[in-house]
Amino acid sequence: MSAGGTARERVRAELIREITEIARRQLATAGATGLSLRAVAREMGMVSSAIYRYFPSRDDLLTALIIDGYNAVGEAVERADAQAAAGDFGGRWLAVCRAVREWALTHPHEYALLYGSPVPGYKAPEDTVSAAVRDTVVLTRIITEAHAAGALDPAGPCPPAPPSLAGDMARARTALSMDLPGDVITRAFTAWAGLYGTVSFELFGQFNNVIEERAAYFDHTMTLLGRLVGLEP
Amino acid sequence: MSAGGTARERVRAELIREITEIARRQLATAGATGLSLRAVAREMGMVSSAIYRYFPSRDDLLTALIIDGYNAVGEAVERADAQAAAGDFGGRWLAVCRAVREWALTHPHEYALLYGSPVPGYKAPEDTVSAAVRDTVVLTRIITEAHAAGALDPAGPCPPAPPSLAGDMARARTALSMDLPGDVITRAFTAWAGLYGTVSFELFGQFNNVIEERAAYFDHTMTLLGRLVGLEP
DNA sequence: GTGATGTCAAGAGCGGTGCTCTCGATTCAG
DNA sequence: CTGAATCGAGAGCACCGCTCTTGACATCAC
Repeated sequence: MSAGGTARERVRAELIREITEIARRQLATAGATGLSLRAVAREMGMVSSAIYRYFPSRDDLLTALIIDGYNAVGEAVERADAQAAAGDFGGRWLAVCRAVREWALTHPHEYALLYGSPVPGYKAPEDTVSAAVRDTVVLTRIITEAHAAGALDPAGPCPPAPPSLAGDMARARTALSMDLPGDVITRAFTAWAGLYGTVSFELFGQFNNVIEERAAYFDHTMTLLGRLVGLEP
Repeated sequence: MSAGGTARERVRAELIREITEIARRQLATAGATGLSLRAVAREMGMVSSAIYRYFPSRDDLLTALIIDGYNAVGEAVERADAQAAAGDFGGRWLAVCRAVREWALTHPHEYALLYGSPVPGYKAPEDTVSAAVRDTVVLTRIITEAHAAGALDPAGPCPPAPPSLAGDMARARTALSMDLPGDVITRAFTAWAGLYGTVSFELFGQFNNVIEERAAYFDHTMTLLGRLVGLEP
């Protein structure tokens, strides 16, 4: 779609791309709160009101950044999974976890925009959800394939999921098209929350003065969580 | 310290208390970003510049709110632990987890202030750390007592912590005065991050359209994480 | 080619923010 | 009782998101 449309449409698309790029850079220095349309306009040599021709409001610009962010982390996760040996399910899990952490460390403010405190007054439109699940799709695919290959060996006896969760499990099964027993799904969710909880703790400062060997600790924790699901390291 | 000092000092202390209370209320409606000194002053029938007599900057007011928040969640955790049967370590763990979730659900914006995205441009002073560890002190005490009582039975064989983490483990051992093997400490950290990761996911919207039975799911996940450490349900 | 149409940058303006400074009034300590 | 410290009030600075209007420009149909 590079040379599509009239000249006006092309320059418009290019300007939108440039605006989001500058906004992303400002996100990295001032945070989501400090994102300022006026500042973006100033950096582009534009007058502030002109920005509103391209993004009707600050929230629309935020939405564009959020969708871009989800797609970026989703792409990183997909790439990491594709590069690992298909049969090494534990290795794929760890590779995906590392990809999430890596992306978060290199794009801390974008990560905070996606997984941190919700931006006050901002309501995420429906457009964001389809991009938001790209990483979980990869995660569930790994576990589903491991389960199908009989390589899933949960450590020790664990309490079964309560029956009240059956509805949620069924919905997740169809939404992510995974053929897994409920107990495995809840463990996968636990590992999923543990992954992002660990990344958030590291990024948001909870590990300060506590854990210094961040990479080694992360690998170890993710291995523990993988074992919880039944993935061999 | 209620009737201490001169009349001026007493009215000053009362005003500071009132400012933080109003600020906390505004935090609950507008978020940390929307916290406005002018709005606080307006609600107090004061002129905006007068606030600066009591809090030299917006960051100082934020610091006060953060310290209050850490103390509030710490108190809730301590109370929950004290009310559980001392010998039921799994029950104490679950009670503490529930207390954290409960407090987070009733004070979502304060929780976001503590465990969400860092406020841009805000640098937490050293005063906050002593209040910030009250919950982890309780968590480690439960696990330490369970370990001392021989009630810790980690499920299945897990990979040992890599030697590079020995330094971090030693520092944590002395800082939190817990007498635990390194493997147990790393598992406790994993459960700790899993606890807050789950609460953050629920509060920050990642569970929307995914998990509806929040309380049941939370209990189950926390039980799984407790089992990971070796706590029986 | 020319006129209608749509798009654009620019500017002024509104109400809001954190923060600083000054100026009287009040209150406290010596 | 007096000098010093503290206080509320107000004006002001630079910034913010956002709206509205105006005039210039490119595009397209006829």
